Amino acid sequence: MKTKRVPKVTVQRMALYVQALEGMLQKEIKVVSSEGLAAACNVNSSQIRKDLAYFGEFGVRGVGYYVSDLLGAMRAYLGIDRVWNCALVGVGNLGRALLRHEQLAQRGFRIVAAFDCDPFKIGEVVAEHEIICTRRLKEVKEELAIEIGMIATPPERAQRAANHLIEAGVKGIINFAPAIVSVPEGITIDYVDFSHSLVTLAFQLSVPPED
Amino acid sequence: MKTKRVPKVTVQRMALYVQALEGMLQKEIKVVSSEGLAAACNVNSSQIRKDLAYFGEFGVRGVGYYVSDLLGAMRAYLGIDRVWNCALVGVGNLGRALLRHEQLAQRGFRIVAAFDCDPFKIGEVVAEHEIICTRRLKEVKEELAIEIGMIATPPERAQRAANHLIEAGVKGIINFAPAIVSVPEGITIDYVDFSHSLVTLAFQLSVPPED
DNA sequence: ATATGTGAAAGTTTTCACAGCA
DNA sequence: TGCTGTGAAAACTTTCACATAT
Repeated sequence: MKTKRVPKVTVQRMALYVQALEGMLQKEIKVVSSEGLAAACNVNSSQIRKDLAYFGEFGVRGVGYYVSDLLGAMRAYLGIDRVWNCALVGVGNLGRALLRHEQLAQRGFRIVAAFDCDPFKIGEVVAEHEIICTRRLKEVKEELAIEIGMIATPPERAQRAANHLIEAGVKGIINFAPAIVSVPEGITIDYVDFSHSLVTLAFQLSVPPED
Repeated sequence: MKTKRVPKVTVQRMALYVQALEGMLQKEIKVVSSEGLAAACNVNSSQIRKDLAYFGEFGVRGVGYYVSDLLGAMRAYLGIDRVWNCALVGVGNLGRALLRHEQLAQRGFRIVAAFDCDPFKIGEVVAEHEIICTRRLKEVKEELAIEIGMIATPPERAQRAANHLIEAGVKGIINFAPAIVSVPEGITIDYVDFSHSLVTLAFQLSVPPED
């Protein structure tokens, strides 16, 4: 096993592999080759072998990978073999969808508190969560052992939401708001921006298909 | 101007630049240097210059870029200087959030029809859209000149939704469902998967910070 | 004087090809 | 035999450094 920095692209693909392996586990497929997993993920098979090599040796030569073992090992290495308590900041349309999103909770990302700064929303109950004033973030963060913050505010309030989270001691943030947010060293922020993905798509559709 | 294939990472960053430039336009900043834009996007300045070079020469040496001109040029090159008619397939929690998402419409991605295969939902009106039976996709696609499909179904129905869209003649799809979907040559599909982003985040938080 | 545009260098990621092992 | 794990090659992306233009 190597101890080299794992590239971000590798981690992203790993999430894909986990998804594919979960499907195989459900279909009771016991063993899969790198070729088979590659086909399921639309990826090159040596890519998969290289990616896995960052974490260890999981395969059996001449055979392939035992689906269940590989899945377990990957979950452990990725840090998703446990529950992560998350705080949602911003309970608008998207925030409500996130609160009701079964998939997230199933995969161990549990939203345990929902915050908003709109006094008309505070106290309202959405999907069994009472909306809490953003000022109480720090206090609630300690009480519920929150580790991840999800920002789903309008863009102009995203930076403030991030500041609140960071001040409360949250180290990892995922930002759904279409805004660029600055964070100090040591804080990780990842972006999920729908319109960025749509721009990429629009561009691909606009460019004449090369032949 | 070069005529070389534009890398996907470049297009993704372009969406970021557009966002930053929009902010500058609003603040009435007239001119910006690659350095200035770089700072706003947390990117290297020569990266920006290289990215822009794929599309043309927009700057003035010794001065910088005229914000409004650059924004206009970028929008045109990216194909987002117009309206794209989109179809939503799957009106669950996420689908409803997308229908109500102002940002998307503002940026020219207009959801003009919402489909679902649940007979209890068909006919219901969400955000001024009457939910239509998925079987009518082809017919409605022609009528409303739909070019982009958005899949927001449960994962097990994502492939079927994609098939419907492709059969109707849609060439570009954005998939919000946590499922891998196969599409034939010539169809573009992009993924937006929250849990993938959360996995990346969980991994970064799990790995001891290197020093 | 200042900041772009771009070749060339450095760094990273992907793919190939095959040695090594069940 | 069949498939993994991995060095080496190819492809691609980022950064540097400076000639070039205003």
